[in-house]
Amino acid sequence: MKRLDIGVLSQQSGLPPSTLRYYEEIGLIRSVGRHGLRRQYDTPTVTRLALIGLGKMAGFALEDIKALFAEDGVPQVPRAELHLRADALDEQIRGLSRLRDALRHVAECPAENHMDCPKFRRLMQFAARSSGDSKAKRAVKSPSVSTR
Amino acid sequence: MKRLDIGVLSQQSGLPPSTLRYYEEIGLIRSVGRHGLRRQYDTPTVTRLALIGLGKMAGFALEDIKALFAEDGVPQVPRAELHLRADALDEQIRGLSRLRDALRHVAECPAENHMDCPKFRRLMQFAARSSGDSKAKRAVKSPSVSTR
DNA sequence: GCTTGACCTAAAGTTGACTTGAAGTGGCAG
DNA sequence: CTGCCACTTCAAGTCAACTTTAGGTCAAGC
Repeated sequence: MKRLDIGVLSQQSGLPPSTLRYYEEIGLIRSVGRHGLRRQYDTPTVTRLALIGLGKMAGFALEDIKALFAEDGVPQVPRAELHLRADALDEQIRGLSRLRDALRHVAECPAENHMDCPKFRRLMQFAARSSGDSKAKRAVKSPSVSTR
Repeated sequence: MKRLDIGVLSQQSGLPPSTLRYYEEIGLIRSVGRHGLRRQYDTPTVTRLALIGLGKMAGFALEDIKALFAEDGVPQVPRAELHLRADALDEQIRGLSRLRDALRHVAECPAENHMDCPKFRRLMQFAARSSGDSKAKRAVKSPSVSTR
């Protein structure tokens, strides 16, 4: 089986080697050997990292992701909880859709103050409904658009 | 206009007072006065907090959110960037949808090892496509489902 | 055979987003 | 008028997720 050494994996995944080492340290990925000192990974690790990326996007902590996508394919997590997570994702997707609409609206709407615009107020009405719940934990990456 | 003191706002928003004070400190919300020592907020702040919650879900940093939903309705951020952000959100929503599908699938699929299941592999194929890009920054809250 | 450059380890540092602790204040119920 | 208790400030602490630093290693190309 083909092996990628850490530099190549870094290229393919877009993650710096330090992150890959970190992920390995916390048991999120595993190397299959060394070439000299260099860690080597197998090709499924690329997929695994993509998966981890998605999990992060969804706001899962790395620990949670570790549990969700266990070493082998066998899920460590009971069906019921997976469904809960999926439902939570649906919730989140709805929220994000509203936020997206709000953003688009703000970009277009000519009203002086957005709170004066009935359309915007309606968007925010819904927003308010949806996000008054769920306990906070930690934060994901920003959508790479950041101007800083 | 009706005023909520911090305890009430905390109740309504689901955020602890310490967080509200913190948000005020960094200029994300504003109090309209005091009742004795107690901070008082106006009712739109509830909406504002909902909005902030959505922004966080989307992976925006508090600083970014501050810029996006400026004090008054006037957007600090140029139209073009708002559209970029909205597009990024669309991207993210697509990713999350795939993750949700994958989760649901994992919860249902009877295959021993998920990588053996063609349906799952297809889902992951797409996943791999979508999340190999975009530079990471920071992490959001987890969907409140966390078992810890 | 020597240099080079990308890797290695271990430990410490950074950042964002809060939370906690200690010491104090003030409105209101009894 | 006296407590109580939820608030106050300010500083320090915590936590996740990395990144950086310092000092070392080694396969490959010249």
